[in-house]
Amino acid sequence: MERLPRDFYNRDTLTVARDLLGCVLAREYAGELLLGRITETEAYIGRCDKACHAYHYKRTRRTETLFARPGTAYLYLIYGMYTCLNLVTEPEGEPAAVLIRGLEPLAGAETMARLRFGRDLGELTAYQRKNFLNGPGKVCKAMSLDRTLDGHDLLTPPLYVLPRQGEIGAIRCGPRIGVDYAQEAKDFPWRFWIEV
DNA sequence: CTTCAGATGCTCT
DNA sequence: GAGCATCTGAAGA
Repeated sequence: MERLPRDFYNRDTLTVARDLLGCVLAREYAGELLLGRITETEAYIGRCDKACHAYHYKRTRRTETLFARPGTAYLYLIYGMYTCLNLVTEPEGEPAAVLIRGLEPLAGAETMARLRFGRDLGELTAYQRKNFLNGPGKVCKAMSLDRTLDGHDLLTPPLYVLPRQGEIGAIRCGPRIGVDYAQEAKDFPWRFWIEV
């Protein structure tokens, strides 16, 4: 299956955030292919968005990756112990990205359970199963994604995205999570999700 | 189901 | 030094 091309990412960030729903995040880990269908995203747009790390084109060592060409992975550490994965959008020099907030496991669930809980899939509680990949930190833990992949080109292994296959349900949208500090931007309906 | 506290370290001022 | 695009386990309803 072909990977998403760079032009997919080189578009308006809200469009990319919606179009990524139902696409498949692919991670090659220890010789195994881990796959997850994208079910929840958020858009961050530096040009106009106080919640974006690169608001008003603010350049720091961390935000440098947001200015990279579209189709670049932006990973950063949050709260001292979790990693968040973003996919850089829009033309190079426009700092913007889509945060991957949730996946539905498609392949490699056993390995992902090991990575996330240190236990086999069959040993998980019902609660752990139900909340397996529904959060940005959980996605990165389960796919062994950390800042060593910051700046990675998403058109190459070991991390890339495959096109949507088949239909998806209705796309919902609402305010983003955890950005209450961002004044007027905290209410932007820039979180998108589909029902699993 | 809900709330709540605590863990933890990097980044920027 | 302050704050952060989070998660977990425990406890209560």
